[in-house]
Amino acid sequence: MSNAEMQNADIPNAAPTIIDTGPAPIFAALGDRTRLSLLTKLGDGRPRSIADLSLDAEITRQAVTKHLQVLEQAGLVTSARVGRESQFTFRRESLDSLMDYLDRVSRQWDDALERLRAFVEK
Amino acid sequence: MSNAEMQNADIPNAAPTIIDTGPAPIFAALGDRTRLSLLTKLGDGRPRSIADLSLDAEITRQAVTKHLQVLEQAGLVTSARVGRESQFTFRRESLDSLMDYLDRVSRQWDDALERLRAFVEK
DNA sequence: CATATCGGCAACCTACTGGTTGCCGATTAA
DNA sequence: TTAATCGGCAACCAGTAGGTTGCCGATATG
Repeated sequence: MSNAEMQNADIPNAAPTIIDTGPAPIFAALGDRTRLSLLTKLGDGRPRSIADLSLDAEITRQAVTKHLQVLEQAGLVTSARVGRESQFTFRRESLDSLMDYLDRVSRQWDDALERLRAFVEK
Repeated sequence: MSNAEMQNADIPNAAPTIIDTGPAPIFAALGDRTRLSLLTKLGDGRPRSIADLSLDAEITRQAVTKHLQVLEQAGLVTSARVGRESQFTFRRESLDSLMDYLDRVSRQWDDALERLRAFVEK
């Protein structure tokens, strides 16, 4: 018998590990140092223009713009045009849903391990 | 006076928004549906071989291997060679550090908003 | 032993990402 | 009105990411 078959023994799997892959884009948006650092600058809650955010960014304004678009599409920031500038604001709620997700995942993992333990001790 | 200058008024900024950009690679590793779904399969806590994980994966075993390497490098899974197969296991602790990070960020945001509010009411 | 399975290695392809430069219309400041 | 600033649009480029195929050594199975 192979190792794999041995592991597929009759361990109960009540709640069958359904984790939504939906949040991938949000994780992807956070998976870039430049974007994380942009979020950092927005972390004080005040809206910032693109030019402002580009000031000490060592990359071009256009690059910053692209990153902001990614962040906005992922729902991590919002933008509003005010006069000739576009002001970006951090969306706090987006983090909440992300934390919910991680909570769900780790809770599910705990449950699975608990079931596994119960099975072994039976 | 420009909008930007107007916003840069004397709002206190005590803890100056230092968010580490270090976790970017972990977010990046999570920022892919295929990898999230691999993690899902590992979510029951049992080690799985590459072949096993490739079974209903609709992509090649080699592709799965690459994804697993990404996940391992990000610290989300560990691997151990057992006989002729490589067994991968979900690392639960990695989620904890990620949740810590998100907690820090959102707490920092709350603090900043609190400071802002106090300033306005003064 | 012969055969099948597991998985590492390498080459290759395509598409996307992060970044650049150049231009130009709109808004604001002098 | 003239000049400066803000930022959108487009083209372009190099590098990486996701995926494939082919091969081959190592380990199990019969």
